Amino acid sequence: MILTKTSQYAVRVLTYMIQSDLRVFSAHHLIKALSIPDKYLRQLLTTLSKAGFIKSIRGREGGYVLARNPDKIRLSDIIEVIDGMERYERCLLGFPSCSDDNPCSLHRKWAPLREQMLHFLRETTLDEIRQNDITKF
Amino acid sequence: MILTKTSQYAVRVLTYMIQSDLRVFSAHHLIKALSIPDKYLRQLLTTLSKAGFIKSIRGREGGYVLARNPDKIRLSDIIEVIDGMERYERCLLGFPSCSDDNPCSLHRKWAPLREQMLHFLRETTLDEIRQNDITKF
DNA sequence: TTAAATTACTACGACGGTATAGCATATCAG
DNA sequence: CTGATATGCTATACCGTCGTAGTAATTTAA
Ligand code: FES
Ligand code: FES
Repeated sequence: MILTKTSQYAVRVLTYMIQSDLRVFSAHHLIKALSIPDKYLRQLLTTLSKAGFIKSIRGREGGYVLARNPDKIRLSDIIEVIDGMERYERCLLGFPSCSDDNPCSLHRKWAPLREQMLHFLRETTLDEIRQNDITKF
Repeated sequence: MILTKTSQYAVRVLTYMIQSDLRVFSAHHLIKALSIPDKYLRQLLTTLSKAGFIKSIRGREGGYVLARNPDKIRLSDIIEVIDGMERYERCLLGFPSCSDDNPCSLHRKWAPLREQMLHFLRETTLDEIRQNDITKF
């Protein structure tokens, strides 16, 4: 898997919230809507809340609301919080350094491709995703 | 990490063998040359041997020799044996199916990029790597 | 006021990738 | 032959990701 399951869940939750007309989402609602394991998603929601992507409202009639402007949230922002982006930036063969000056045998062909991938992760925003009008969550 | 450590080790071992003038490599030699954990590399060499990339010669003066024509070994062949390629072919968000007809919200932007990445893994051969003349292992 | 609805915290278990250790097996130089 | 030099096999431990479970804390509708 390119992304960990947790990152996949995180992206799915946020894209779901962003494209819905609702404002407040309970954990229960999200679990049902997205078919993500109950307790696992609850933990993740707390993480996303602490990271500032969503805001939690405790108590009866509580839930979660989006906290940041959707066009400001990039895929890489989400991944950074969950897994860290570092793993996607390193040498493909695992060497400690990676640069044009000290390349491994795959660097020449791989580095440009990796740049495209990183560009995709860093420049794709949730707002852009919403415009796809896709309802698969 | 895009590749697992085991796959990284496998590629490094084979690229090392292919660019050297030696014919037979003992596990001991490879462990020293590549700084890969002793027992772990030994296991991996057995795996690579069973998979047909190298041939093992047991007993005194034994070791491993390349078994297949270098220009026939692709990165994806190696990865397939170690981890399986499936993880690189699936939906980025983890949905069971992935196609233009049933896309997730990231499919449109991601799919073409993934194709490039798969093309890189499937079309890059060890022989091509050797021509880079890079001695970082 | 109280009970229901809701999020927060923490500990535990399952699983796969990574790494280590010991013993068994094979071959050949001498 | 025999000892030294190799590879082969299997069990175990560690760690991070994934998933489950129970309990505490918070808020508000009724
Ligand atoms: S040095 Fe290996 S990918 Fe850059
Ligand atoms: S459906 Fe998700 S990447 Fe193709």
